[in-house]
Amino acid sequence: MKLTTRSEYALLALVYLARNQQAEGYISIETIAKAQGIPPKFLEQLMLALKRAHFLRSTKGQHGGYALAKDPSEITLAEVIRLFDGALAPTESVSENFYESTPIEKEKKLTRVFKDIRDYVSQKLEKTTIADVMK
Amino acid sequence: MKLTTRSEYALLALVYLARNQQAEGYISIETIAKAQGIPPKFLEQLMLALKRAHFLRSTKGQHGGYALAKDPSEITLAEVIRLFDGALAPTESVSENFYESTPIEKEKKLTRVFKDIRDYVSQKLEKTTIADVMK
DNA sequence: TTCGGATATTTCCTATCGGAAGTATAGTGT
DNA sequence: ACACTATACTTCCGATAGGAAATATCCGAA
Repeated sequence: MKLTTRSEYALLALVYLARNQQAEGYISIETIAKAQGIPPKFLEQLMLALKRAHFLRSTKGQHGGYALAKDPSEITLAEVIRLFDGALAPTESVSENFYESTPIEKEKKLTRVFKDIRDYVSQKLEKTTIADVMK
Repeated sequence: MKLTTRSEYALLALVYLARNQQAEGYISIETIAKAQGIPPKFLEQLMLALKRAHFLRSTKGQHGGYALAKDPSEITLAEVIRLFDGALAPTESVSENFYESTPIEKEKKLTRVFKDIRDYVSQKLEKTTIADVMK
């Protein structure tokens, strides 16, 4: 799992929205970008992807912007990272869902180590939600 | 369902890869872009998204490029369109998975029409695969 | 007042840039 | 013949440009 800045920015934006969600209020990219220090045009792409994946809803125009489409407790870190960075496993030969052969497979003990890591990482990311990190 | 050129380009690229798969090992963005008339730098973004979603695999460097990660018969049009354009339903109030209230709901007969459309579209896109359209 | 149009605002979409990182091949010196 | 280096190639990543589409607000005319 290689955490790109894409994922980091996306998580930051979601946390910001979770913290500042008011009833039916939308928050603009500009506001989030300024608050979290994210290049606004880059963030725009990430927000659109998050919207397509149904984590966010939006409206255009004045007073437009983005809001969470579900409760912060229903958005896991795993989902977000998978969306932007692909698989969670450190290498494909230990991936549960997307197995492919890689060199380390020749050493079973080595493979075991990375499987343990995969299990820990995925369990941790799967059970931690935006709600857990917003306070 | 608003079919953007993103989705169209992505489908074109997948069909091209399906047609030319065992011939060459990996096929470059440049080759696909030229063959299908797609702006190469734009296609690059789409290919990366398709890779992250595990429809493609890739290698870098000389003789590098992209190849299908699964059989063409296992890639439905629905999956690809959802990835790039979000929900399939023509409007959210008739969406099975992502319901949200919209104005037409007030007229039940109207709603019925769009639900019928949704059913037909999703059934059609869900059961048509890249393999079906590659010949 | 009330309607309609102009204006401002913000998402949404297509497209491109520049460079880092990884991979294969060619060339060079011993 | 072999090791090492340079080079060419291609994905991968962060970032930005420009304009269309949608929405809210403001202002002037009747």
